[in-house]
Amino acid sequence: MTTPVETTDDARYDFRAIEARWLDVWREKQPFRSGNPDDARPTKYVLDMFPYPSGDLHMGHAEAYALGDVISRYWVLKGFNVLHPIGWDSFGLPAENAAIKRGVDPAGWTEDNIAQQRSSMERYACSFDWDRVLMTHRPEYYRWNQWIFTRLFERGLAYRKPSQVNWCPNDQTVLANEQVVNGLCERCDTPVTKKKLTQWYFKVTEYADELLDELETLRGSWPDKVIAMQRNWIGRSRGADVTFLIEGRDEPIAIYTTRPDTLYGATFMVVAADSDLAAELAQGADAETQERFNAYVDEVKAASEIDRLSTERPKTGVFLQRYGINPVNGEKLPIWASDYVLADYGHGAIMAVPAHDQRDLDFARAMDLPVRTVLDCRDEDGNPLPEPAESGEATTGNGTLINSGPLDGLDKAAAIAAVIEQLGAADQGKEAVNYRLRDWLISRQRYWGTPIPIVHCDDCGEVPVPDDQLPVKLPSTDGLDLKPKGQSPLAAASDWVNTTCPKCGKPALRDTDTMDTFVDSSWYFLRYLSVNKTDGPFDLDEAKKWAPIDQYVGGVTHAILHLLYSRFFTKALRDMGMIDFGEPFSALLNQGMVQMNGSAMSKSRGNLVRLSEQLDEYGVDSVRLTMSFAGPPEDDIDWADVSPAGSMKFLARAWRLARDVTSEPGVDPASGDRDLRAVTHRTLADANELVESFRFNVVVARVMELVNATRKAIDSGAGPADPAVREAAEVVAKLLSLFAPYAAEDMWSMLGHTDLVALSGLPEVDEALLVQDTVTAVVQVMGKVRDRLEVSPEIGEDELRELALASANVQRAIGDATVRKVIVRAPGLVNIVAN
RNA sequence: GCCCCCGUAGCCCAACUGGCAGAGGCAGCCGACUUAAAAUCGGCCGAGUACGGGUUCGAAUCCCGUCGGGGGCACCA
Repeated sequence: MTTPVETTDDARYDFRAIEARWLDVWREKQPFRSGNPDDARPTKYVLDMFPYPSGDLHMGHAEAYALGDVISRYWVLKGFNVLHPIGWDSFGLPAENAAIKRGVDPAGWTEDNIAQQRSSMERYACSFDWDRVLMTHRPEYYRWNQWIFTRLFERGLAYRKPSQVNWCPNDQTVLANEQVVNGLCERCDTPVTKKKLTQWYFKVTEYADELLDELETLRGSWPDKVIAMQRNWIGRSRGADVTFLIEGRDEPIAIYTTRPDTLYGATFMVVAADSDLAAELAQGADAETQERFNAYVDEVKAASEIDRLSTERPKTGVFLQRYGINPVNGEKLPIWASDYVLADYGHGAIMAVPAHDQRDLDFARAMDLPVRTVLDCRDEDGNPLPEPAESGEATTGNGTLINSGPLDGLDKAAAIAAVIEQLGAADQGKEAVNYRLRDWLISRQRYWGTPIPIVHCDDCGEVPVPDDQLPVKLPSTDGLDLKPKGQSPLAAASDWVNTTCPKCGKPALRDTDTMDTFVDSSWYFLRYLSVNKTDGPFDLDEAKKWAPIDQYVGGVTHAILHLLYSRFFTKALRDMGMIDFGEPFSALLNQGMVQMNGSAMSKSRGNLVRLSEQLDEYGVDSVRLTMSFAGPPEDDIDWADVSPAGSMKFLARAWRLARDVTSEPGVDPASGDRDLRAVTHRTLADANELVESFRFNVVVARVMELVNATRKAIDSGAGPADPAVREAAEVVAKLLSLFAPYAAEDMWSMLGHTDLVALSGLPEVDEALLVQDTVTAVVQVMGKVRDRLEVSPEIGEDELRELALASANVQRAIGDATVRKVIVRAPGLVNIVAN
């Protein structure tokens, strides 16, 4: 293969030469530093979600950082001091797995990848402030994870409890509920099982109401979809706790229901098979029942999450030979154990109202239990719905209470109020709220994470490591077996584990678990404010100056976990008096994903588009421009549908404008070609609004129009010396600097400027140039266009009506018909109704 | 099963939120330049807005239904 001889014609757009030139200049000038205390510009905080350093940057990163950069560079261009930092979410399993597989040091592996990503980001022209870099695996960072953990512990927001946890048999570690997807481990797709362990939790539920209610303050600034997902995840429900006496048990048990109005329809009770309560009730039963119960529980535990989640799974359970007493009517209700009731929601026990709950009805039919209808439910036409016992369809809506003693005749809402009142008076129940949200399990039995700063002392219990002894650094991997084995690898580092109690000085043991890496990312946005601070996690004055984040940019994959945890941390830190706001991200933009031929790019499918190859072939600017131009930012991009080659052609075309301009910098554009000036200023005006509403693809299209108009002016209009041509070319360079920073700088310099276009500011829009001399008024007859009139934009309704009716074309269209009505929308439209 | 979003030229996408369906690009075609090609420049072609109803002077836009695509939740009592 031969390479054609490169002509040394420097009048051609050569992206390689341009990249080399400007990368050096930017390295030297560092134009996006935000930390100068004397900087008088107003501030903005624009944040891209930080990457995990699993290798070099890929197409997904390229899209995210291209879009984040448009926003950040826009505000810089508008004259703001923009804090646009980057860092690395550098704790986590891939480093550890690489260490296990290839025997490399996780720290070394991580730092190598970070160096590579950083270099790629610089090449990619990301407008980051390189003075503010953070990496979560560094002790200078995770020290403050430990510090915050300690503060949460002091406030009772970090606690340890034994419970059935999600267990990944492959990774040999626990998973948060959020990390279990369809019963599979989010990372390795292994079916998740349950295991009983004592683990650390953060008490997210303490903030459940606030996390839910304050979502409303984000409406309009966050995607509706994300708000809905968070709302769903928190899953607040309102109902009542009702206490049932249990035969042969001193303590009554409480159940939670959202339908206390159907209390008279309860025909049995169900307790979660894997709950302590079920075990205890079974113990009070005869030997045969106990045996059946134990067998059932074993069966339930053996079933994988996938089986459990199967919707069509028939109901199973065991009658415990025990009875509860319905508080409203004294009826004896048999108590069953089943896995369709969850141990960790509500009280792990329910009253079953089969007539009005589908799950209870399915169970009742499977076990041949009675069904009692207590609601008269009707369809839209007022006809009674079929009896649930016969139809198999529970009636779960509104209705009129029947068979319910004092509640008879009431509707659902009134009955709920009445029954809560009645229960309260008898001390048998009260209103209650429940959440789908569970506390956040943060313990991980892995090496590559933040050690939990707790010492276990026989005498003093759980003792936090004092602040002045932080960080608790990870021990060296030397001699440690990192392979997953159900216990943290740290447990084997005996020199490290064995310590003394900070309180009493006796021998004690360190906690050997490490924190979920979502802890790292729950507050990193605050650490950027003062990455080198050694006497606190972040500087409180800097937080006042910059936070909360004005614009957060990242993938929708983090719509629940990361955002929810960050919101929790922010509220907790606020309550510690460290910050004065409760929501970290004032606005959120979710970019889509990059696909290839309709499916996600993956190594296994072999349809991977390599970023480095795209950059080599088309250049950074073309790839970035393609990302912005492909469509709305939140839509997925199919790389097969877009054209980086087309982007390159356009950039060359734009670049040549600067080459062709012959006027000197600083000429007054006022004397220039008015038509071109009008296009320039219209583009400018639109660009502001379009960027701020994230319609980057439309901005690019507008710039293309401006380039076309300028080309035309140069070749067959005002000519290359016209001041309006310079003005247009300069605006092209400025606007293009958001999308194609290299080409834009090169244009700016060709246009005779010595400063950076990225910092050159945007000219004021000249409103006078936006007003048109005439506009086209469309005249419709019965909705069909019959004539077009050139009229003044200030034309009045009456005048326009007269003009329209006077038109010959219009009169012909009306013909013999009678004009019934004339709708005038000056200056653009007239519609004549005639028949 | 429940909830949410989306269907506009061959393709990616615009359309001032109810007012001329087309801004931009990709692909295609024609022409200019060239010995030829590439590059460049100029031009052309192209849907009546998934489908069916409704509201309105007027609907891609609002309402109802159907079909198709995408996403979220899924025994949470």
